[in-house]
Amino acid sequence: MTKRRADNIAEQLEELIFDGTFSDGDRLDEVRLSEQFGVSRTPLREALQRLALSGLVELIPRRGAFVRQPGPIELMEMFEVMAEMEAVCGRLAALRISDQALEDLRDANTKCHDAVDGSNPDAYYHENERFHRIIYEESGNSFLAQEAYKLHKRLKPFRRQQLRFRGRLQQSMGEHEAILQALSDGCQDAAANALRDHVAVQGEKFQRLMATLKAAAE
Amino acid sequence: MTKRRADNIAEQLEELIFDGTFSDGDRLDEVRLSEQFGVSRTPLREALQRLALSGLVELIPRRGAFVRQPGPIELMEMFEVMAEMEAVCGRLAALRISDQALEDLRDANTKCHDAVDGSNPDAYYHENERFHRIIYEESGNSFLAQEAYKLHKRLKPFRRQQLRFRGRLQQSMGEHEAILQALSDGCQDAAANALRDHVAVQGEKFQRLMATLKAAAE
DNA sequence: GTCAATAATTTTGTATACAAGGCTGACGTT
DNA sequence: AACGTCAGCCTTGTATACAAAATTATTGAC
Repeated sequence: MTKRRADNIAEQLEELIFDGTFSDGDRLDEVRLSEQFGVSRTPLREALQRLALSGLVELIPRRGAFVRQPGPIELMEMFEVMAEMEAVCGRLAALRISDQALEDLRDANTKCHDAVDGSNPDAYYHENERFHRIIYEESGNSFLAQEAYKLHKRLKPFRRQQLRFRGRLQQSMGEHEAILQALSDGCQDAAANALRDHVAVQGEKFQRLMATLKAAAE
Repeated sequence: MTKRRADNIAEQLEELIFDGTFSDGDRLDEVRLSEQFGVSRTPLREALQRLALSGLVELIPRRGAFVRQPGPIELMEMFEVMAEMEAVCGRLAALRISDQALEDLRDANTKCHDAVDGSNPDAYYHENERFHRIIYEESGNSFLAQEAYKLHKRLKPFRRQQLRFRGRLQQSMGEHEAILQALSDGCQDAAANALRDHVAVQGEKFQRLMATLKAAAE
Protein backbone atom coordinates (compact mmCIF):
# COMPACT_ATOMS: atom_id res chain seq x y z
CA MET A 1 0.00 0.00 0.00
CA THR A 2 1.56 3.18 -1.21
CA LYS A 3 1.42 6.20 0.97
CA ARG A 4 0.37 9.64 -0.02
CA ARG A 5 2.67 12.58 0.43
CA ALA A 6 0.02 14.12 2.65
CA ASP A 7 0.18 11.19 5.05
CA ASN A 8 3.85 11.70 5.71
CA ILE A 9 3.37 15.40 6.20
CA ALA A 10 0.54 14.84 8.64
CA GLU A 11 2.74 12.49 10.66
CA GLN A 12 5.67 14.88 10.67
CA LEU A 13 3.49 17.79 11.68
CA GLU A 14 2.00 15.68 14.46
CA GLU A 15 5.50 15.00 15.68
CA LEU A 16 6.42 18.67 15.54
CA ILE A 17 3.39 19.53 17.63
CA PHE A 18 4.08 16.81 20.18
CA ASP A 19 7.72 17.72 20.64
CA GLY A 20 6.85 21.33 21.23
CA THR A 21 8.19 22.90 18.04
CA PHE A 22 4.71 24.29 17.62
CA SER A 23 2.80 25.11 20.75
CA ASP A 24 -0.76 25.97 21.58
CA GLY A 25 -2.24 28.82 19.60
CA ASP A 26 0.46 28.93 16.94
CA ARG A 27 -0.78 29.54 13.45
CA LEU A 28 0.45 27.03 10.90
CA ASP A 29 1.37 29.05 7.85
CA GLU A 30 0.56 27.13 4.69
CA VAL A 31 3.17 28.66 2.41
CA ARG A 32 5.94 28.57 4.96
CA LEU A 33 5.30 24.93 5.81
CA SER A 34 4.88 23.92 2.18
CA GLU A 35 8.27 25.45 1.39
CA GLN A 36 9.76 23.79 4.45
CA PHE A 37 8.47 20.38 3.39
CA GLY A 38 9.26 21.00 -0.24
CA VAL A 39 5.72 20.43 -1.50
CA SER A 40 2.92 22.61 -2.77
CA ARG A 41 0.04 23.86 -0.69
CA THR A 42 -2.37 21.20 -1.90
CA PRO A 43 -0.99 18.17 -0.05
CA LEU A 44 -0.16 20.34 2.93
CA ARG A 45 -3.75 21.46 3.23
CA GLU A 46 -4.85 17.84 3.11
CA ALA A 47 -2.49 17.09 5.97
CA LEU A 48 -3.93 19.97 7.98
CA GLN A 49 -7.42 18.63 7.47
CA ARG A 50 -6.39 15.30 8.93
CA LEU A 51 -4.87 16.91 11.97
CA ALA A 52 -8.04 18.94 12.37
CA LEU A 53 -10.18 15.81 12.39
CA SER A 54 -7.93 14.15 14.95
CA GLY A 55 -8.27 17.24 17.10
CA LEU A 56 -4.69 18.49 17.14
CA VAL A 57 -5.41 21.49 14.98
CA GLU A 58 -8.32 23.85 14.74
CA LEU A 59 -9.26 24.96 11.25
CA ILE A 60 -10.94 28.34 11.24
CA PRO A 61 -12.43 29.21 7.86
CA ARG A 62 -10.73 32.09 6.10
CA ARG A 63 -8.40 32.45 9.06
CA GLY A 64 -6.06 29.51 9.01
CA ALA A 65 -4.95 26.48 11.00
CA PHE A 66 -4.09 26.86 14.68
CA VAL A 67 -2.45 24.39 17.01
CA ARG A 68 -4.97 23.30 19.56
CA GLN A 69 -3.46 21.57 22.56
CA PRO A 70 -6.03 20.35 25.06
CA GLY A 71 -6.21 22.51 28.16
CA PRO A 72 -6.16 21.19 31.72
CA ILE A 73 -9.91 20.61 31.97
CA GLU A 74 -10.09 18.88 28.62
CA LEU A 75 -7.13 16.69 29.58
CA MET A 76 -8.83 15.69 32.80
CA GLU A 77 -11.91 14.79 30.82
CA MET A 78 -9.88 12.72 28.40
CA PHE A 79 -8.17 10.85 31.21
CA GLU A 80 -11.56 10.14 32.75
CA VAL A 81 -12.85 8.77 29.46
CA MET A 82 -9.68 6.72 29.06
CA ALA A 83 -10.23 5.23 32.50
CA GLU A 84 -13.81 4.30 31.71
CA MET A 85 -12.86 2.96 28.30
CA GLU A 86 -10.24 0.68 29.76
CA ALA A 87 -12.78 -0.41 32.34
CA VAL A 88 -15.13 -1.40 29.54
CA CYS A 89 -12.36 -3.28 27.74
CA GLY A 90 -11.66 -5.13 30.97
CA ARG A 91 -15.32 -5.87 31.54
CA LEU A 92 -15.62 -7.50 28.14
CA ALA A 93 -12.21 -9.13 28.19
CA ALA A 94 -13.01 -10.81 31.50
CA LEU A 95 -15.46 -13.00 29.61
CA ARG A 96 -13.67 -13.30 26.30
CA ILE A 97 -9.95 -13.37 26.94
CA SER A 98 -8.06 -16.38 25.61
CA ASP A 99 -5.58 -18.48 27.58
CA GLN A 100 -2.88 -17.42 25.17
CA ALA A 101 -3.60 -13.76 25.79
CA LEU A 102 -3.54 -14.31 29.56
CA GLU A 103 -0.14 -15.86 29.09
CA ASP A 104 0.98 -12.84 27.06
CA LEU A 105 -0.28 -10.49 29.77
CA ARG A 106 1.73 -12.36 32.40
CA ASP A 107 4.76 -12.17 30.16
CA ALA A 108 4.38 -8.43 29.68
CA ASN A 109 3.97 -8.05 33.41
CA THR A 110 7.14 -9.93 34.33
CA LYS A 111 9.02 -7.86 31.79
CA CYS A 112 7.59 -4.75 33.44
CA HIS A 113 8.90 -6.07 36.76
CA ASP A 114 12.34 -6.55 35.27
CA ALA A 115 12.29 -3.05 33.90
CA VAL A 116 11.40 -1.61 37.29
CA ASP A 117 14.17 -3.62 38.94
CA GLY A 118 16.62 -2.46 36.31
CA SER A 119 15.39 1.14 36.58
CA ASN A 120 14.67 1.19 32.88
CA PRO A 121 11.73 3.52 32.35
CA ASP A 122 11.69 3.16 28.58
CA ALA A 123 11.46 -0.63 28.75
CA TYR A 124 8.76 -0.31 31.37
CA TYR A 125 6.85 2.09 29.22
CA HIS A 126 7.01 -0.23 26.23
CA GLU A 127 5.85 -3.34 28.05
CA ASN A 128 3.17 -1.38 29.86
CA GLU A 129 1.78 -0.31 26.53
CA ARG A 130 1.77 -3.92 25.34
CA PHE A 131 -0.06 -4.95 28.51
CA HIS A 132 -2.86 -2.49 27.91
CA ARG A 133 -3.03 -3.12 24.21
CA ILE A 134 -3.60 -6.82 24.80
CA ILE A 135 -6.55 -5.98 27.00
CA TYR A 136 -8.00 -3.71 24.32
CA GLU A 137 -7.80 -6.45 21.77
CA GLU A 138 -9.10 -9.16 24.06
CA SER A 139 -12.27 -7.15 24.56
CA GLY A 140 -13.25 -9.07 21.46
CA ASN A 141 -14.56 -5.86 19.96
CA SER A 142 -12.20 -4.50 17.34
CA PHE A 143 -14.10 -1.24 17.04
CA LEU A 144 -13.67 -0.64 20.76
CA ALA A 145 -10.04 -1.70 20.64
CA GLN A 146 -9.38 0.79 17.88
CA GLU A 147 -11.05 3.66 19.68
CA ALA A 148 -9.25 2.84 22.91
CA TYR A 149 -5.91 2.75 21.19
CA LYS A 150 -6.62 6.03 19.44
CA LEU A 151 -7.25 7.80 22.73
CA HIS A 152 -4.32 6.01 24.35
CA LYS A 153 -2.04 7.37 21.66
CA ARG A 154 -3.39 10.86 22.02
CA LEU A 155 -2.73 10.88 25.75
CA LYS A 156 0.72 9.38 25.36
CA PRO A 157 2.75 12.59 25.74
CA PHE A 158 0.91 13.50 28.93
CA ARG A 159 0.96 10.06 30.50
CA ARG A 160 4.69 9.73 30.25
CA GLN A 161 5.40 12.54 32.69
CA GLN A 162 3.54 11.10 35.62
CA LEU A 163 5.78 8.04 35.67
CA ARG A 164 8.37 10.19 37.37
CA PHE A 165 6.40 10.29 40.59
CA ARG A 166 8.34 8.48 43.27
CA GLY A 167 7.05 4.99 43.86
CA ARG A 168 4.54 5.20 41.05
CA LEU A 169 6.10 2.31 39.15
CA GLN A 170 5.85 -0.10 42.07
CA GLN A 171 2.29 1.00 42.75
CA SER A 172 1.41 0.53 39.11
CA MET A 173 2.80 -2.99 39.14
CA GLY A 174 0.58 -3.94 42.04
CA GLU A 175 -2.43 -2.62 40.12
CA HIS A 176 -1.44 -4.73 37.14
CA GLU A 177 -1.45 -7.80 39.36
CA ALA A 178 -4.98 -7.04 40.49
CA ILE A 179 -6.10 -6.58 36.90
CA LEU A 180 -4.52 -9.83 35.87
CA GLN A 181 -6.19 -11.65 38.75
CA ALA A 182 -9.62 -10.30 37.91
CA LEU A 183 -9.26 -11.19 34.26
CA SER A 184 -8.12 -14.77 34.93
CA ASP A 185 -10.99 -15.11 37.42
CA GLY A 186 -13.35 -13.93 34.71
CA CYS A 187 -14.84 -11.40 37.08
CA GLN A 188 -16.27 -8.55 35.04
CA ASP A 189 -16.84 -5.97 37.73
CA ALA A 190 -13.51 -6.55 39.42
CA ALA A 191 -11.65 -6.21 36.12
CA ALA A 192 -13.58 -3.06 35.23
CA ASN A 193 -12.96 -1.45 38.61
CA ALA A 194 -9.30 -2.40 38.73
CA LEU A 195 -8.66 -0.93 35.31
CA ARG A 196 -10.70 2.19 35.96
CA ASP A 197 -8.79 2.92 39.14
CA HIS A 198 -5.45 2.12 37.53
CA VAL A 199 -5.96 4.69 34.79
CA ALA A 200 -7.78 7.19 36.99
CA VAL A 201 -4.72 7.34 39.21
CA GLN A 202 -2.72 8.49 36.19
CA GLY A 203 -5.19 11.31 35.63
CA GLU A 204 -4.96 12.29 39.28
CA LYS A 205 -1.16 12.25 39.25
CA PHE A 206 -1.25 14.33 36.13
CA GLN A 207 -3.54 16.82 37.75
CA ARG A 208 -1.16 17.16 40.70
CA LEU A 209 1.73 17.65 38.33
CA MET A 210 -0.16 20.41 36.57
CA ALA A 211 -0.96 22.06 39.88
CA THR A 212 2.67 22.09 40.98
CA LEU A 213 3.78 23.43 37.61
CA LYS A 214 1.21 26.17 37.83
CA ALA A 215 2.23 27.03 41.37
CA ALA A 216 5.88 27.17 40.32
CA ALA A 217 5.05 29.60 37.55
CA GLU A 218 3.58 32.13 39.95
CA MET B 1 -18.70 31.09 11.58
CA THR B 2 -18.56 30.87 7.83
CA LYS B 3 -18.73 27.50 6.22
CA ARG B 4 -16.47 26.15 3.57
CA ARG B 5 -17.80 24.79 0.34
CA ALA B 6 -16.23 21.47 1.24
CA ASP B 7 -18.31 21.25 4.41
CA ASN B 8 -21.56 21.44 2.51
CA ILE B 9 -20.40 18.87 0.04
CA ALA B 10 -19.34 16.50 2.80
CA GLU B 11 -22.76 16.82 4.38
CA GLN B 12 -24.57 16.25 1.13
CA LEU B 13 -22.44 13.23 0.30
CA GLU B 14 -23.09 11.86 3.76
CA GLU B 15 -26.79 12.20 3.12
CA LEU B 16 -26.50 10.49 -0.25
CA ILE B 17 -24.72 7.57 1.37
CA PHE B 18 -27.25 7.28 4.19
CA ASP B 19 -30.27 7.37 1.92
CA GLY B 20 -28.85 4.65 -0.25
CA THR B 21 -28.04 6.59 -3.40
CA PHE B 22 -24.52 5.25 -2.98
CA SER B 23 -24.20 1.81 -1.48
CA ASP B 24 -21.38 -0.25 -0.09
CA GLY B 25 -18.41 -0.67 -2.40
CA ASP B 26 -19.38 2.05 -4.85
CA ARG B 27 -16.53 4.12 -6.14
CA LEU B 28 -17.01 7.87 -5.79
CA ASP B 29 -15.74 9.36 -9.03
CA GLU B 30 -14.11 12.71 -8.39
CA VAL B 31 -14.78 14.33 -11.74
CA ARG B 32 -18.36 13.09 -12.00
CA LEU B 33 -19.20 14.30 -8.50
CA SER B 34 -17.42 17.61 -8.95
CA GLU B 35 -19.46 18.26 -12.09
CA GLN B 36 -22.61 17.19 -10.28
CA PHE B 37 -21.97 19.60 -7.42
CA GLY B 38 -20.72 22.30 -9.76
CA VAL B 39 -17.33 22.69 -8.09
CA SER B 40 -13.78 21.74 -8.94
CA ARG B 41 -12.03 18.63 -7.73
CA THR B 42 -10.15 20.44 -4.97
CA PRO B 43 -13.00 21.05 -2.51
CA LEU B 44 -14.53 17.72 -3.45
CA ARG B 45 -11.37 15.89 -2.48
CA GLU B 46 -11.37 17.72 0.83
CA ALA B 47 -14.91 16.53 1.44
CA LEU B 48 -13.89 12.95 0.67
CA GLN B 49 -11.07 13.16 3.17
CA ARG B 50 -13.51 14.16 5.88
CA LEU B 51 -15.81 11.29 5.10
CA ALA B 52 -12.79 9.00 5.20
CA LEU B 53 -11.87 10.16 8.67
CA SER B 54 -15.40 9.69 9.93
CA GLY B 55 -15.32 6.18 8.52
CA LEU B 56 -17.99 6.42 5.84
CA VAL B 57 -15.55 6.22 2.97
CA GLU B 58 -12.34 4.32 2.40
CA LEU B 59 -9.61 6.17 0.58
CA ILE B 60 -7.29 3.85 -1.30
CA PRO B 61 -4.22 5.63 -2.68
CA ARG B 62 -4.10 5.87 -6.45
CA ARG B 63 -7.35 3.93 -6.66
CA GLY B 64 -10.03 6.23 -5.40
CA ALA B 65 -12.70 6.65 -2.76
CA PHE B 66 -15.06 3.78 -1.98
CA VAL B 67 -18.20 3.79 0.10
CA ARG B 68 -17.62 1.73 3.20
CA GLN B 69 -20.77 0.81 5.08
CA PRO B 70 -20.16 -1.11 8.27
CA GLY B 71 -20.93 -4.82 7.97
CA PRO B 72 -23.06 -6.80 10.42
CA ILE B 73 -20.19 -7.66 12.77
CA GLU B 74 -18.89 -4.12 12.86
CA LEU B 75 -22.37 -2.83 13.54
CA MET B 76 -22.77 -5.25 16.42
CA GLU B 77 -19.49 -4.01 17.80
CA MET B 78 -20.56 -0.40 17.47
CA PHE B 79 -23.83 -1.09 19.26
CA GLU B 80 -21.91 -2.78 22.04
CA VAL B 81 -19.62 0.23 22.40
CA MET B 82 -22.64 2.54 22.34
CA ALA B 83 -24.21 0.54 25.17
CA GLU B 84 -21.06 0.74 27.27
CA MET B 85 -20.60 4.40 26.48
CA GLU B 86 -24.10 5.27 27.61
CA ALA B 87 -23.48 3.20 30.72
CA VAL B 88 -20.43 5.32 31.45
CA CYS B 89 -22.40 8.52 30.88
CA GLY B 90 -25.02 7.22 33.29
CA ARG B 91 -22.41 6.23 35.85
CA LEU B 92 -20.98 9.73 35.89
CA ALA B 93 -24.30 11.51 35.55
CA ALA B 94 -25.63 9.68 38.60
CA LEU B 95 -23.26 11.76 40.71
CA ARG B 96 -23.27 14.97 38.74
CA ILE B 97 -26.72 15.51 37.29
CA SER B 98 -28.47 18.73 38.21
CA ASP B 99 -32.05 19.03 39.45
CA GLN B 100 -32.90 21.04 36.38
CA ALA B 101 -31.61 18.27 34.12
CA LEU B 102 -33.59 15.66 36.05
CA GLU B 103 -36.63 17.80 35.44
CA ASP B 104 -35.82 17.96 31.74
CA LEU B 105 -35.43 14.21 31.60
CA ARG B 106 -38.84 13.72 33.16
CA ASP B 107 -40.30 16.15 30.67
CA ALA B 108 -38.74 14.32 27.73
CA ASN B 109 -40.07 11.10 29.16
CA THR B 110 -43.66 12.26 29.48
CA LYS B 111 -43.49 13.56 25.93
CA CYS B 112 -42.25 10.14 24.88
CA HIS B 113 -45.26 8.65 26.64
CA ASP B 114 -47.59 10.96 24.77
CA ALA B 115 -45.94 10.05 21.48
CA VAL B 116 -46.42 6.35 22.20
CA ASP B 117 -50.07 6.91 23.09
CA GLY B 118 -50.58 8.95 19.96
CA SER B 119 -48.71 6.38 17.85
CA ASN B 120 -46.35 9.04 16.65
CA PRO B 121 -42.99 7.37 16.01
CA ASP B 122 -41.28 10.51 14.78
CA ALA B 123 -42.17 12.46 17.90
CA TYR B 124 -41.07 9.52 20.01
CA TYR B 125 -37.81 9.37 18.16
CA HIS B 126 -37.14 13.05 18.68
CA GLU B 127 -37.86 13.08 22.40
CA ASN B 128 -35.93 9.86 22.89
CA GLU B 129 -32.92 11.50 21.36
CA ARG B 130 -33.29 14.46 23.68
CA PHE B 131 -33.54 12.08 26.65
CA HIS B 132 -30.26 10.43 25.80
CA ARG B 133 -28.52 13.63 24.89
CA ILE B 134 -29.30 15.13 28.27
CA ILE B 135 -27.65 12.15 29.93
CA TYR B 136 -24.55 12.57 27.75
CA GLU B 137 -24.24 16.18 28.78
CA GLU B 138 -24.97 15.57 32.43
CA SER B 139 -22.02 13.21 32.58
CA GLY B 140 -20.21 16.46 33.30
CA ASN B 141 -17.56 15.48 30.79
CA SER B 142 -17.94 17.35 27.54
CA PHE B 143 -15.33 15.24 25.77
CA LEU B 144 -17.30 12.11 26.63
CA ALA B 145 -20.58 13.76 25.67
CA GLN B 146 -19.16 14.69 22.29
CA GLU B 147 -17.85 11.20 21.57
CA ALA B 148 -21.12 9.64 22.68
CA TYR B 149 -23.12 11.91 20.45
CA LYS B 150 -20.83 11.22 17.52
CA LEU B 151 -21.40 7.49 17.76
CA HIS B 152 -25.09 8.01 18.43
CA LYS B 153 -25.37 9.94 15.19
CA ARG B 154 -23.46 7.33 13.26
CA LEU B 155 -25.80 4.58 14.44
CA LYS B 156 -28.89 6.65 13.79
CA PRO B 157 -29.94 5.07 10.48
CA PHE B 158 -29.66 1.60 11.94
CA ARG B 159 -31.35 2.30 15.25
CA ARG B 160 -34.45 3.66 13.64
CA GLN B 161 -35.46 0.37 12.08
CA GLN B 162 -35.65 -1.58 15.30
CA LEU B 163 -38.37 0.68 16.65
CA ARG B 164 -40.78 -1.18 14.43
CA PHE B 165 -40.63 -4.28 16.59
CA ARG B 166 -44.02 -4.84 18.16
CA GLY B 167 -44.16 -3.68 21.75
CA ARG B 168 -40.66 -2.23 21.63
CA LEU B 169 -41.82 1.29 22.39
CA GLN B 170 -43.64 0.30 25.58
CA GLN B 171 -40.68 -1.79 26.67
CA SER B 172 -38.35 1.09 25.99
CA MET B 173 -40.48 3.42 28.08
CA GLY B 174 -40.22 1.10 31.04
CA GLU B 175 -36.46 1.10 30.67
CA HIS B 176 -36.43 4.88 30.65
CA GLU B 177 -38.28 4.87 33.96
CA ALA B 178 -35.64 2.62 35.50
CA ILE B 179 -32.86 4.88 34.21
CA LEU B 180 -34.59 7.96 35.58
CA GLN B 181 -35.04 6.29 38.95
CA ALA B 182 -31.38 5.26 39.20
CA LEU B 183 -30.21 8.74 38.24
CA SER B 184 -32.41 10.52 40.76
CA ASP B 185 -31.27 8.03 43.40
CA GLY B 186 -27.68 8.85 42.50
CA CYS B 187 -26.89 5.18 42.21
CA GLN B 188 -23.99 4.79 39.82
CA ASP B 189 -24.09 1.07 39.18
CA ALA B 190 -27.85 0.96 38.76
CA ALA B 191 -27.75 3.81 36.25
CA ALA B 192 -24.89 2.23 34.33
CA ASN B 193 -26.58 -1.16 34.17
CA ALA B 194 -29.96 0.24 33.23
CA LEU B 195 -28.48 2.26 30.37
CA ARG B 196 -26.27 -0.56 29.18
CA ASP B 197 -29.18 -2.96 29.00
CA HIS B 198 -31.42 -0.38 27.38
CA VAL B 199 -29.04 0.19 24.52
CA ALA B 200 -27.87 -3.42 24.30
CA VAL B 201 -31.46 -4.42 23.62
CA GLN B 202 -31.39 -2.20 20.56
CA GLY B 203 -28.32 -4.00 19.30
CA GLU B 204 -29.96 -7.34 19.91
CA LYS B 205 -33.14 -6.32 18.11
CA PHE B 206 -31.06 -5.08 15.27
CA GLN B 207 -29.24 -8.36 15.07
CA ARG B 208 -32.53 -10.24 14.88
CA LEU B 209 -33.73 -7.89 12.17
CA MET B 210 -30.57 -8.55 10.19
CA ALA B 211 -31.00 -12.30 10.62
CA THR B 212 -34.57 -12.23 9.33
CA LEU B 213 -33.57 -10.06 6.39
CA LYS B 214 -30.77 -12.42 5.54
CA ALA B 215 -33.06 -15.44 5.84
CA ALA B 216 -35.60 -13.78 3.58
CA ALA B 217 -32.95 -13.15 0.96
CA GLU B 218 -32.14 -16.83 0.64
C1' DG C 1 -2.54 62.90 18.56
C1' DT C 2 -6.21 59.69 17.87
C1' DC C 3 -9.63 57.54 15.46
C1' DA C 4 -11.82 56.07 11.24
C1' DA C 5 -11.98 54.90 6.57
C1' DT C 6 -9.87 53.07 2.77
C1' DA C 7 -6.16 51.14 0.04
C1' DA C 8 -2.50 47.65 -0.16
C1' DT C 9 -0.86 43.34 1.09
C1' DT C 10 -1.11 38.98 2.73
C1' DT C 11 -3.50 34.63 3.10
C1' DT C 12 -7.04 31.40 2.40
C1' DG C 13 -10.21 28.98 -0.83
C1' DT C 14 -11.06 27.30 -5.51
C1' DA C 15 -10.10 26.29 -10.27
C1' DT C 16 -7.22 24.59 -13.74
C1' DA C 17 -3.12 22.52 -15.61
C1' DC C 18 0.34 19.00 -15.45
C1' DA C 19 2.58 14.53 -13.91
C1' DA C 20 2.46 9.86 -12.60
C1' DG C 21 0.48 5.46 -11.52
C1' DG C 22 -3.04 1.89 -12.49
C1' DC C 23 -6.67 -0.35 -15.68
C1' DT C 24 -8.17 -2.18 -20.21
C1' DG C 25 -7.77 -4.23 -24.22
C1' DA C 26 -5.35 -5.72 -28.13
C1' DC C 27 -1.72 -8.31 -29.95
C1' DG C 28 1.64 -11.81 -29.95
C1' DT C 29 3.50 -16.06 -28.23
C1' DT C 30 3.24 -20.80 -26.60
C1' DA D 1 -7.27 -21.26 -26.79
C1' DA D 2 -5.00 -19.28 -22.93
C1' DC D 3 -1.73 -16.58 -20.91
C1' DG D 4 1.60 -12.78 -20.75
C1' DT D 5 3.04 -8.29 -22.31
C1' DC D 6 2.82 -3.78 -23.85
C1' DA D 7 0.51 0.43 -25.37
C1' DG D 8 -3.08 3.75 -24.77
C1' DC D 9 -6.38 5.78 -21.86
C1' DC D 10 -8.33 7.07 -17.59
C1' DT D 11 -7.99 8.43 -12.81
C1' DT D 12 -5.63 10.11 -8.99
C1' DG D 13 -2.03 13.13 -6.86
C1' DT D 14 0.47 17.50 -7.05
C1' DA D 15 1.66 22.09 -8.65
C1' DT D 16 0.43 26.50 -10.09
C1' DA D 17 -2.66 30.24 -11.13
C1' DC D 18 -6.53 33.03 -9.94
C1' DA D 19 -10.31 35.00 -6.85
C1' DA D 20 -12.13 36.43 -2.57
C1' DA D 21 -11.67 37.60 2.11
C1' DA D 22 -9.09 39.28 6.06
C1' DT D 23 -5.36 41.69 8.09
C1' DT D 24 -2.37 45.45 8.05
C1' DA D 25 -0.78 49.98 6.71
C1' DT D 26 -1.60 54.52 5.26
C1' DT D 27 -3.88 58.68 4.84
C1' DG D 28 -7.02 62.09 6.13
C1' DA D 29 -10.19 64.45 9.22
C1' DC D 30 -11.37 66.05 13.72
